[in-house]
This record gives sequence, C-alpha cells and structure tokens, in this order.
Amino acid sequence: MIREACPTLAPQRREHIRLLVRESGIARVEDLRRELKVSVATIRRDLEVLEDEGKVRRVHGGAVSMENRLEESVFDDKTSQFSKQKRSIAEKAYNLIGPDDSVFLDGGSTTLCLARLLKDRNDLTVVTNSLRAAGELSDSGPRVILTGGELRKISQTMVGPLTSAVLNQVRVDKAFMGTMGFCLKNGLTTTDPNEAFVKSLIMEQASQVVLLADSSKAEKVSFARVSDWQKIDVLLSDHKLPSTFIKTLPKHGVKVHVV
Amino acid sequence: MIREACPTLAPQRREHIRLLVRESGIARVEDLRRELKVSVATIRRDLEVLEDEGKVRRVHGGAVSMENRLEESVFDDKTSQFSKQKRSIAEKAYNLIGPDDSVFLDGGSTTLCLARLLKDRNDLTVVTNSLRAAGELSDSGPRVILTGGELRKISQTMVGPLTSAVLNQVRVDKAFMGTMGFCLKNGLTTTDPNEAFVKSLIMEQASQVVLLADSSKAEKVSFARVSDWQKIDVLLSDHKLPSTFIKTLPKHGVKVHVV
DNA sequence: TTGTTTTTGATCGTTTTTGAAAGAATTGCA
DNA sequence: TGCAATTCTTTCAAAAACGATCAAAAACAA
Repeated sequence: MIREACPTLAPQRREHIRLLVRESGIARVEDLRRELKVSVATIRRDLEVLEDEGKVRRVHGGAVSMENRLEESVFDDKTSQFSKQKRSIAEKAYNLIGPDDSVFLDGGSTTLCLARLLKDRNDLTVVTNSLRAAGELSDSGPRVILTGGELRKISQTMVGPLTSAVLNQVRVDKAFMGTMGFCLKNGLTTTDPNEAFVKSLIMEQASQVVLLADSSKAEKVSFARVSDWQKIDVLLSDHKLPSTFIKTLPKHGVKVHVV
Repeated sequence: MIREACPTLAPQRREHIRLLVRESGIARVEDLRRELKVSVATIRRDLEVLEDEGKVRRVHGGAVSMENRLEESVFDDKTSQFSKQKRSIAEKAYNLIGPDDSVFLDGGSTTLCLARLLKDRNDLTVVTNSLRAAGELSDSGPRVILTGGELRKISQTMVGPLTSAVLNQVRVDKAFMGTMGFCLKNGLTTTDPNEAFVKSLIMEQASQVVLLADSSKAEKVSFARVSDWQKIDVLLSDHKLPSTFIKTLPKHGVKVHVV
C-alpha cells in the first residue's frame, strides 16, 4: 500500500508538531511519527515547512524549538538548512569583492556571515552600521569604519540622524544589504523607519548595490519602505526563490543569482 | 554490536554536557560517559564541538568550562592587582551619575568597568567611542549612541575625522575619561594622536569631565597630548596616588578623590 | 463524470552519526 | 630517566537518518 488516507489536515498536524517541539524544546522524528501516526517522510516535510517559517530548527534526528529564547545556546548551529543557504549566499557575495575594494555591510545574519569571510582580507575597507559585523572584524583583517549613531538593540545596528552624518561623508564600491522582506510591488521593506532611512542613504553612496536575501524573505512586506528595485544592481538568493522574481527583476535592471 | 540507536539528539546531549561541565567547572570523559550512556568516542566528539563553540576547553581526561569566567577574565587579564582598584574607582564614578543623565564613556578597562555598572540604568543615555563598552550595553539598559569612525583595533575604540563629525553634534552631562598616562607637567597623554584628538573633542562637549585613572598611570607620559588639567573637573584614583597630585591638582580646579 | 493538483508513503542511494579497535601521545610513578 | 596505565587521535564499519524520486490515494475543478 502506497498511501492510506488523510487523517488530519496538514496545517493542523504541523501546529501539533510545533507545540510538541516547543513543549519539550526538542523532539525526535521517530517520536513524532509514533505520536502522529504518519510516515517519517511526512514528518520531515512538516519540519522543513516549520523551519522555513522560523518556528523550529532541524537537527539530525529531529528538531529543536526556535520559539523559546532559552535555547539560544544551541541556536548558532551551522548545520541548519537556513544557515547553509545564508552561507552559500555570503560566499557568492564574497566573490564579487575585488582587491582593495571598500564595501558596506548592512545588519542581518547573512551579511554577518559575509563579515566572517572577510576576516583575513587586509586589503579591504569595510564600512558598517552593524555592531556584530564590527565585532567579527575587530581583531584583524580589513580596515573597519563604523557609522555611529543610536544603537537599535533589537537588530544591533546603528541608526538615526547621527548615522546619516557619517554616511554622507563616505563612499563605497559595493554595498551588501539585507532586508526584512521584499516583493515585486513594494521593493524592499523593513520594520523600522530609521533603519530604512539609513539603508536608503548608504545605497545612494554605493557604486554597486548587492541585496543578500534568502527566499524566506520573498513576498514579505514590512512597515517601512527602504527602496525600489531600481536601486538594486544584484540580488543573491537561493534556489527556492519564486520564479516570478527571476523573470521580472531583470526588467528593472537587477541581475539575479540563485545558489 | 557496532552501533545502537539514537536515544538522544546530539544538540540535546551536548547541551547536557555543557551544563554538567559548567556546574562543577570541570568534568571527566569517563564520568560523562556514565552519565549520558554513550561511548567515550561520542563524548570526545561532543567536547570537540563545544570547544569549537567556545563553551568548554578540553584538557587531558576531560574538559573545563569557559563560561561564567568572562567577568573575571576581563578583570584579570588587565593586571589583576589593579582590577579591584579599577572596580572601586568605577563604583565611585557611578555615584556621580544622576537620574536621566547623558554620559560619555571613553575606552579603557576602568570605563569598561563602569559600563558594566550601568547595565540596568534605563534612564541614562550613554555616548561612547568604545566598541567594548557598547557591547556591554547592547542588550539592555541605557540608550546607547556610538560615535562611529575608524576602528582602532588595539584599543577597540573609534577615532578619526568621522568620529569628530558625530561628536560635534552631541552634548553630555558628564564625560568619564581614561588615559594612558598623566603627570603634572604634561597633563593627560596617550599613544595615538587620533585618539587624543577625539578625547579632547568630547571633553569640550561635556558639562563635567571626570578622569578615571588608577595610580599606575601617574607620572607616565605618552606621545600624544590630550589635554591639560584645566579641562578636568574630577580625578578619581586610588590611595597609592602620589601626594603631589593631591596637593597640586586642586589649584588647577581639579577635585581629587582617592578610594 | 474526467482530468488535474496536492498530499502522502515507499524505495533507494547518500550522508551523518556512532562505536570499536589500533596506534600515538600524555600522565604518573618509581 | 624508563615503564606502565591511562587517555587521545585516527580510521573503519554498521546503523540510523536524510534527500530525491516516484507512485498511489485523496482533494479539487470543470
């Protein structure tokens, strides 16, 4: 017998899984299979969806919850599908950087990934408003210039009028930007207007603007508008990027690379 | 039998190990094997991962915790004989801060000590050019404003013309300054002219300037001049401060407190 | 009804994890 | 120092888990 019935609706089952994972912080695929009476393939597919939604993080043998911040210590794992995509995107971005370039690094986990790759590039100048990116490069490697400004603690980035004051006085060859969401209609959006303003400002000062955004950001829209697609030169994303973007964005002058 | 089942997930097991190691500070491979009921090979591999993550340090026979040692290590790694004095000086400085004050924190280990004391003061605004001070206050506590500028890696502070651009636009009630050396003749001196310039600039913008300097800095002279004693309102030092300073400095308008 | 899409389970080749064994390194003791 | 005991690293094989693919069942649309 290949298939039986559809005992529960998929969203309902996924919600059940989410709660089970959150309850004990961690759950094994095999246990979930017994509990829900479906095949391991289905469990795996559900976990994949939940990971894309940011609810759980998959590990070999099961998944851990991402909803309780208590588990943050197991958070920084490099094996999760998400992190793999981010790293691939960051590596692609790294190859765009030429010798002696000056680059801007935006906040966000993908650009932080890129920062790590720059640790032994003594020829570069890195401008950033991300405290964590600066921290990664604070021991050795490129010349580091921080933008200054008020520290927005939730994103660990510097924003506000003081940031603008510095940004108006610098220029970079390439700006590597992150975003909370992007879609064809509204372009790039993020949650905080101050952050959005800083982003748009640095994009003005860059010869080339590269957007690093995995496919989970696609079709997401946030409160504050950052920029339209005209300002973006390159989009680096992963293979799950909806084909609409691959078809449409080149018409706006955006080169799209998926990894 | 080569292999059994996968009773616990690897991240869960590693978390368990981490806690065991942190609890007693040290744990032996053999003890962990008995506790977790896996082979020593697995324990060793887990310890290797935890070491890569900076959670433990492996030693022959087991591992020691690297957590909860951060406070002490930062205090200790800067000449432990002075760390208690630095802490006392920082506490004295803390008492000078009023409600809703805006303060500037300079780089250096004593001001970093002060930064730690400010972690739950939500009423304050802290301006700093020290990356480490910003890091201490990056999760909670006061509003944090970074000056921006080029990162001087040896001191983990931001310096240069971009820093000046921001500093010209802020004002603080109190500036808490460190120094590499001070003496009656040359006033305050430090190694880097860029750093010296930033220091003198912020002192211009402060209603009150407090110098935090333990007695080891007395009679030391560095390359770059920061300021003369006229600019300083208060000197906080320890009881080993040569009495010349206690006698002479009040004539220049400097209140001297020793702890 | 018929045809299409979605969901689910099974299979297969691959990757990851784990345990065991052998040789190298370290420690303790005389 | 030399020797024994313990511990570590390396290497290999088995078991478990994984991803990709395909086929059957169900849901859906016309």
